[in-house]
Amino acid sequence: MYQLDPRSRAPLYQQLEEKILQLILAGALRPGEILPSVRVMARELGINPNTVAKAYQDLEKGGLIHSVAGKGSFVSEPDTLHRQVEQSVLDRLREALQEGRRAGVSRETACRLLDETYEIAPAGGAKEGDTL
Amino acid sequence: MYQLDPRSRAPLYQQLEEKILQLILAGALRPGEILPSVRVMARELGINPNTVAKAYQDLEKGGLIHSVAGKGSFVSEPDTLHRQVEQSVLDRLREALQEGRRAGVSRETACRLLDETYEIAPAGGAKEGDTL
DNA sequence: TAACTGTATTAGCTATATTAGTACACTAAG
DNA sequence: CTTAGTGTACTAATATAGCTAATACAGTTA
Repeated sequence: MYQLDPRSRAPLYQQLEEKILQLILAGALRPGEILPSVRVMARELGINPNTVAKAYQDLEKGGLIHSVAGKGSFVSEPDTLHRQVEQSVLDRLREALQEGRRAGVSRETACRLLDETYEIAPAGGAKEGDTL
Repeated sequence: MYQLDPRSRAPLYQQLEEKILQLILAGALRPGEILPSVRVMARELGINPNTVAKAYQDLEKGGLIHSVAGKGSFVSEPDTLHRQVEQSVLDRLREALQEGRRAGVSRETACRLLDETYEIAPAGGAKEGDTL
């Protein structure tokens, strides 16, 4: 189920993060489900448990999973997932808007940009109700 | 006029970039004005000419100055400055908007964010006509 | 106690970033 | 054309940061 690409430029822990993220998005890993322990996962991948732990810690910072010492690592609930993702995206958007305003971008220009974003491709890939 | 901080964590070329940027923003370096040559600047700072060259090249990528082999490096005209800055900011804003849309941020939410940015502090620091 | 969980600390290796040495190419003036 | 200035490209040495692993520690469950 889990396998990494040794000849990839990306570091191992990053590849693993991407793998798990995709599994969560695809629904193969369901909210509340427990992940393989860092040692089991490490043995399966042929890498060091610490490398797996780093991937888990990064995912935890992103709010996609949460870990408890002695128990294991679990996929977060959908509410938490969605809130986390939207929150981080909103923060970045707010920051970009404020920086633009400081740099002299007029409100009209910003509005036009927003219109372009939401009109040029009205029925894009992600829908409103999507978990992510 | 130019002096770097040896005990700073930031690399020399970055410190120099910041220094020159500040001088341009403050008006101490005027558009069209020629900068010290990489060798003169390097001697004044006690560093290698290539390090100065790297700083100049970075500033050129940002559109703040332009260099010509055999002639020298010159501060860009205000129009170019403003266009460059606004362009980079707009790129970031567009990217943030598109990412937000992909993540499920509704048009209404984005509009509300825009309103907050331009209404909560209507008479902020930077004005429309500012060079930067 | 025993066998599992995640975490912290440390060290070695690798890759990247930073700086410098040197040679090249272009411009202007004599 | 020569000369003295300019920025640039290439290479190498060094410093810094990133990645992975080895090991020890701490919490949980039966």
